[in-house]
Amino acid sequence: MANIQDVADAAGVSTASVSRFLAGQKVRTADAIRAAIKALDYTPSTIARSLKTGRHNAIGVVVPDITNPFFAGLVRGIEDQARVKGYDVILGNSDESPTQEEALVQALIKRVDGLIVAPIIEEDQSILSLSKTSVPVVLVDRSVTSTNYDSVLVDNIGGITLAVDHLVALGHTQIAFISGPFTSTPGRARHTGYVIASAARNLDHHPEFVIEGDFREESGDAAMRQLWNLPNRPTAVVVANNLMTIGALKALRELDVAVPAQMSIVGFDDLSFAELLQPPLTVIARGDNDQGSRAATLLFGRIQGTRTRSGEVMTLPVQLIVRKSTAAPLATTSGTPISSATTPKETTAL
Amino acid sequence: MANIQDVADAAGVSTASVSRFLAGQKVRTADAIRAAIKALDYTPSTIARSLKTGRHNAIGVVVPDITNPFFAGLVRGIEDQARVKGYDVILGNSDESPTQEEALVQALIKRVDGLIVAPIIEEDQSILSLSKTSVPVVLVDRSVTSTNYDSVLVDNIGGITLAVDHLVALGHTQIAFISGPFTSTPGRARHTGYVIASAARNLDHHPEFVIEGDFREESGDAAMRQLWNLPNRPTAVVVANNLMTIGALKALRELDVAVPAQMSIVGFDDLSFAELLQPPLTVIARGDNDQGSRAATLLFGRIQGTRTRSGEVMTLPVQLIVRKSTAAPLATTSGTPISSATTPKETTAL
DNA sequence: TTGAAAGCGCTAACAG
DNA sequence: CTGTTAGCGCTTTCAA
Repeated sequence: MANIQDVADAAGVSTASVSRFLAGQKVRTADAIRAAIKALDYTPSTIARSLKTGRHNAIGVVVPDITNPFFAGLVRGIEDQARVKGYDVILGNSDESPTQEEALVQALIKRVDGLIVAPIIEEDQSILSLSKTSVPVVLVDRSVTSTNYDSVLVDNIGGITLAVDHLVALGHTQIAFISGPFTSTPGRARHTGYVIASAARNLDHHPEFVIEGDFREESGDAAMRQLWNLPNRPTAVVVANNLMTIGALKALRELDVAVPAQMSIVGFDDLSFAELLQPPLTVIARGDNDQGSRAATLLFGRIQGTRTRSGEVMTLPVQLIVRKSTAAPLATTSGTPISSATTPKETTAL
Repeated sequence: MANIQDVADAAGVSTASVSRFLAGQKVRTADAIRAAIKALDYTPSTIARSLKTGRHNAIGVVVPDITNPFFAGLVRGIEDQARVKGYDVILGNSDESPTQEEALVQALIKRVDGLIVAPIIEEDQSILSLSKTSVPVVLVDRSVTSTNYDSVLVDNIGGITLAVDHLVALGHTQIAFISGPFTSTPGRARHTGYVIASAARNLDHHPEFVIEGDFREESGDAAMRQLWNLPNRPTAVVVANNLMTIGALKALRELDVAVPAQMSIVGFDDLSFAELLQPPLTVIARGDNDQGSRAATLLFGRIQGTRTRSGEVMTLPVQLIVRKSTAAPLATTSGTPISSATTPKETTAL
């Protein structure tokens, strides 16, 4: 591979001139340099450039799992912005593990100009320690217990409130909640939304109606089974993310329970195929791609020095999309006192 | 940030010793160096290291769209392998555009040790030109017209044959095919599979039964409508990828056609939620994650010099998963001659 | 085993 | 506008 010296020699100029030419500055010998570059098929070494300038032209993105459609959309939004700015994106999957996240962040921090991460837990040491470095960081979807970070979140509480209100309007009073980990922002915030909305609607408090999952499909499945096996089971459930919703739906199907007749369900995060599900899924939707591009915009603002102070937090709106997985509860299901329903026939016969 | 010189000074040794210590070689002053590193919180600059060694510890991955669940799974498989080997992965979305792919490849080639790409078209200039560089490349899912590349593909022809045979066994004779672009490997190969399998089963040849889509959801939707509007419409359709299948399903729903009663459908590529669709989708499945990790393994074999010759092509098996979107055709639908169906009433009245 | 020193390819003063 | 030159931080001969 030809280097800048070769080009300089071929063009009969100094390396400095070639460098200037490359930077778009005016040079008298532009034509000769251009010719030499073409003749030698020269492309500058990004590595050498980075070593000299300290810039990498790359950003890092750390998400729990690219396989989750939400994060795929998010990453796509980021990627598109990055390409426009001429930056590469280095992807890392933390797999919902703080340890793995820490390792990724430590590895990436040395080869990127900025980092976008969806931190697993709010007490995230690896993220918190990032404030000591000079690399700009923006948090997305999830936050940490510090106000110093730029972050783009969604209105979790408002979203869950929308879901609960919708269910209440339908006549439900027994509403369960399959939560994400309380240690994460969306886990905690959505649960808070459930608690607040339930209280606002004067729903009875059933501690057994909230089950803490881990945002993965299997935990949604398990939680749904647990809910269904309750002696006093709920008539509706709101699920804190897309993967757990799929798990819950699978459980419901295997359990042979009719949705929404026997159980209404609303999920968090829309899916491209939500309307094709059986039944079409009622969801709280947000723009994944949009959330990604906003995060990227925030990050590039800091990288390019347009914005010097961090700590800006954007909270994006969400929207309830009503489809067919929610309906009024069966008349018999809940209103009736438990005692009468469970009293043996013999007793009434006396 | 402390550099190697600082550490050397603090430990009272030369930079060479620190470098050797870092490389895991035996050094007398190991303890002092270790202490200095810890005291200064030193981490070596990957950039400087790269400039010196020519290695980047990163691989590039170029796929059409990370938002497609198949590619998300593929990338995940690659990522996991890469992390184990200590490599970062730089992601690029070509968006089914050869131009964009070319730009990505050109940009990545300079900062990675190897490249995994799913080329948009088989006559791919940007990929073909890669053979001149020294960077190892492995092709995945899609190939190019050259035998010199390592590639991991799937048994496209076998998969489509499985689908057609399944449909024929059910009693279908009017089977349509929504294809991907003929310029791409899976587009061409799956179409070939359709042609071969149809011929083997002595199915009538209906040129209007194959529609060339672009692998995206919208084109599946459009193709399905086109098929449905045919005067002599098919009773079953096989769709060449997951996104187009979703599109076709949406069209069918809007058209109010009952699946599988009025139209049987089998998709290529399984989806985590395929069984939750209405109806649960019959598909040709393959291991996306597995395909990714195999590609990664092939690539690292070349990067680390274990394998010196390229040109190895792996063809992974596929599997038919029968669910509920396929059934026997309605008795009336096809057997009847077209003439009788389309002949105006007036004519018969004469 | 160790240190001195060269140099990977580039950019950015600096001096002209 | 141009060339000379000094590094960016590291690895790796080469000699000791």
